[in-house]
Formats: sequence, C-alpha cells, structure tokens
Amino acid sequence: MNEGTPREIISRRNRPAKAPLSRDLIISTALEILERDGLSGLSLRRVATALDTGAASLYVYVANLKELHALMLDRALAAVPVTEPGGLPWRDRLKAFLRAYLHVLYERQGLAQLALATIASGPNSLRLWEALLGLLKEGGVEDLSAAWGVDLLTLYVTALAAEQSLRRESDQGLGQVKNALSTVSEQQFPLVFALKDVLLSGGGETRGEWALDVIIDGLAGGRLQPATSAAPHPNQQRGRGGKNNSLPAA
Amino acid sequence: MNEGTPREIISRRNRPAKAPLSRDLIISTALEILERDGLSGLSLRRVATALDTGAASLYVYVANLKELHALMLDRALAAVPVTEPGGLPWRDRLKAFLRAYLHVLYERQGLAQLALATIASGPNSLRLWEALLGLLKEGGVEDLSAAWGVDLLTLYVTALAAEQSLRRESDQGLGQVKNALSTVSEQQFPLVFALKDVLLSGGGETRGEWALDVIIDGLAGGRLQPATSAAPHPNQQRGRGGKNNSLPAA
DNA sequence: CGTTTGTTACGAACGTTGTTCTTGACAAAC
DNA sequence: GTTTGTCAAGAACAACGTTCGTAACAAACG
Repeated sequence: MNEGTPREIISRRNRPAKAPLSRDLIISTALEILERDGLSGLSLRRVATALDTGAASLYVYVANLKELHALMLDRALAAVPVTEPGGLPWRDRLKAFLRAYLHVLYERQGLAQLALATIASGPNSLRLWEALLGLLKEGGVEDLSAAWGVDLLTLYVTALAAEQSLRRESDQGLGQVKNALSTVSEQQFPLVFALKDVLLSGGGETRGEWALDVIIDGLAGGRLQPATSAAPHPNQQRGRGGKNNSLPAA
Repeated sequence: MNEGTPREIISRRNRPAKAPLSRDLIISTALEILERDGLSGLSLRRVATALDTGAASLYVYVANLKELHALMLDRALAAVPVTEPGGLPWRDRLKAFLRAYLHVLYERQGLAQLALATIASGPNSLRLWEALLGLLKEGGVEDLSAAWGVDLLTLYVTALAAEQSLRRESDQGLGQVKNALSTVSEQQFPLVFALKDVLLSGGGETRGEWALDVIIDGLAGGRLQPATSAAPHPNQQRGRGGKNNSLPAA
C-alpha cells in the first residue's frame, strides 16, 4: 500500500513513440473498442493489443475486468449534462435530463448493456443522483419517494437503452420477436393478435418519451407515501385519481 | 430439415441407467445448475457434465448457448400464474400478477440476469403478454398505451429483479454502493448526503411494491395518448391528478 | 442375414477468454 | 556501483463456446 506517497504517474522512462500506460489511457482505449466492436467484442486482451502491450500489463492499473467495466461506465456518464437550461418548469428539465441520460447510453454501442450489468457507484453516478434528487424535490416529491425514484428512473432508463440497443442488432433481436408475433393464432392469444402491430411500433425516441412521461406522472401525481415499516398494510389501497385517498385500513 | 417426419425422441438404444438425452432434460438440468451456481456458474460444459456426457452432445438438441438461455427463460416463466383469483378489482389483480412475475424472477438465482440479457419471445412470454394486455384493457387503458405498457412493465420488473438479485451477492453489490455513499461529502452532494440512508432503505419486497404502484399510477391515471407522430408538441403538459382525463385524440 | 442409411453420442481439438506467475528492464535512491 | 521499487510483458493455466470427425447403434432394405 503506497499511502502517504502522492505518486505521480508521469512516465519514468522516456519512451519515444509509445505513450506510457495509465488508468485513464486504458479506460479511453477500452471505450473506443466498446464503441467499435460492442460489448461482446471487448476483452482485456483486445485492450492490451490496442495499447501494444500484453494483457498482464493492465493488471497494474486495473484490478479486474469488472472494475474496468465500472470505470468505463463512470467515465462515459461524464457526458451527461446536469446544468439546467434555465427557467423551464421542473418537469421539462427532468425530462430533458433523462433524455440526455438515455441518449448517452444509447449512443455508444454496448454501453447500455454494460451499464445494466454493472453497479454504478462512481463519482459521476453520484453527480447524476444529486441532480435527479434536486429535480424531484423541486417538483414537490417527498424525500422517500425522491430517493427511491432516483433508483427507479435510472434503472428504467438503463434498461430501456439496453433493450433498444439490443434491437439494433436487428436480425436476432427484433426479428425473433417479430417472427413469434407473426405466428400467433387469434384464438389462443386474441389480444396479442389484435395488437401485434402496435406492440412493435414506436421505435427509437417516441417510445422512450412516452415511458418517461408515464413514470414521471406516477411519481409526481400520486404523491406516494411508501410504507416505512417493514410490513406494510396488505390492503392499503393508495388512492388514485384524487378520490378516496383516505381509506380506513381494512 | 426433417419436415414431414414427426420424429419421436424415444431412446433408440436401451441404455440401462442413463436417461436418454433430450431438449427438455437439458433445459431442466441447466435450470438446476443456474439455481445452484448462478448465471456465471452456468456453462454448456457444466450442463454436459451433469448429464454425464460431453459438451458436443448438447448441440444436437440446442443450437447455441443463447438458444439454451432463451429456452430456459421460457421454461421458467411457465411458473408465473395467470389465472385471476376472483372478483378483485383489476388494479389488485394486475399488482398480484406483477408480484408473481417478480417473485419468479427473484426466486431463482441468476434467472433475472438471464432474463435481462435474453429477448423473450417464447410461448410462455406470449401467454404473459396476453394476460397483461387483458388486465390493462380491463382498467381502461387504451390500446397503444396498453401495448407499450406491456413492454414497460415487463422490462422494469425484469430489471428490478436483476438489480435486487445483484444485491444479494452482497459484498460486491450493495457494499460498493454503501461505501461510495458513506464517503460522500456534504458540500459536494448535499442532497445525496442528506438522503444517503433513505437511498439504501427498503430492500426486498417494499421497494418493488412501491415501484409497481408508481408505474401503474402513471399508466392508469394519465390516460396517456402517446403521440403517433414523430414530433409531439414540446409544451403539451399532460394533465395530472385525475382532472381532464378525456383529452381529444391528438 | 448382410448392407446401407440416418441419427445420436462424444472425445479431440481450435481459438478465446480472464487471471496469475515470473522474469526482465529501467529510474531513482543510497 | 549497488540496491530498491515499480512497470512491462511473455508464459502458462484453467475454463469457455463451438466444430470436426468418428464410433455406436436402430431401423430400413436387399
């Protein structure tokens, strides 16, 4: 453990053309490979080859492939802006933020799938959490709902990006579902049969917009009071639509 | 392709103790291994070893590891019941259904992570889609919202189960976030600092219940009319709180 | 009964993967 | 000039998915 020694990672030997290895360089190179070849094309050995070195050399700067994944995710999340664009209402700002989040995940091939498999807890994740909490509290969402809402929103945005990312590799992803839907018999699954075209519609932006609206509606409108006790009332039917908000506990 | 020949997969040679290989047997064995060792512990070779055979033998019945994953997922989803328990209101039935769905995914170790990485289009998925569509339409959700809502609900339930499943491998999952949260400075991220305990609270059932309520609220209350055109109004502030439920179709 | 045919089982092998061990090279400190 | 600490990187290991070739066997055919 080198504690107390604030080591600089400057190149100690003067290599002529080859840049010295560093954590940042490894992360950048890995992100380039991820963007070019997708998540399945990313491996430690490929990163090492791109850096013109051996795979073992990377283990000085990165403990694990998992740790590299986490570092890559946090680095990529730096591209999500949190500065609010001005005097827009909180709901529009929240949607803009989530849209930007979704966009960053959707932009880089394989990043969303990486985000799903990685628990994000780096400094950039904290920055996004802070921004989300601020927006939710600004909208009048109470503390507990805001805290859990952060998790709900980030989790769903990530999952949505990953799903749409899977669909882009179209032949296996969308084609398989399309095939299954086209062979559905009306008698067995009448609703699926009737809506099979609608089920596949709305690719790309439209669907994400709609979904974000749904969740924000649920978060903002319900003014939810999650049960703080471990065992909530089983029949606590939280009121919807403004009516019967105060049911006596059954 | 052997079309027209309805081949029976009965054992052709009379093996004394060893059961004959079959697709179903492979799937069952794979699910057992998944439950015991998790997704990372599942491999074709392990399945083959458990079946007392070589890995190459499985390729007669299963084209791919990916295909085996899809088959496993569909088999596991057969455990989700769709029969409604009686005269309960649709909202309770929907929640019960989703709870059961979540439970099945959460029960088997690694199944949720498998579900996230696999595009489900087997017969059992169709069965669940049909049930979900029925429940949503019963609640007055219109066609387009219902169709997209099926995707939203299943995607989120899967992601939620996977997240909580990741947390069960506690030392890496939850501990990492807990660590990051404990070292947050109040000045840099005041909101995260203030809510750091709440952010981690509500493990297991409570959080899932709350999240399902939020989404159903958003789906049912908004009476959403997703924009069918590519460019919806930017300032269309859809009504909340039970008022103006009957928007004219845009 | 002998031969052919089609299918299943499975060892062997190939190319990758993540990770560790070990050796060698080099700059700085003594 | 020698020692020390750090980084680079080749070699090796175990495990992976997948393919190839071959042996075993039931059924069909002569």
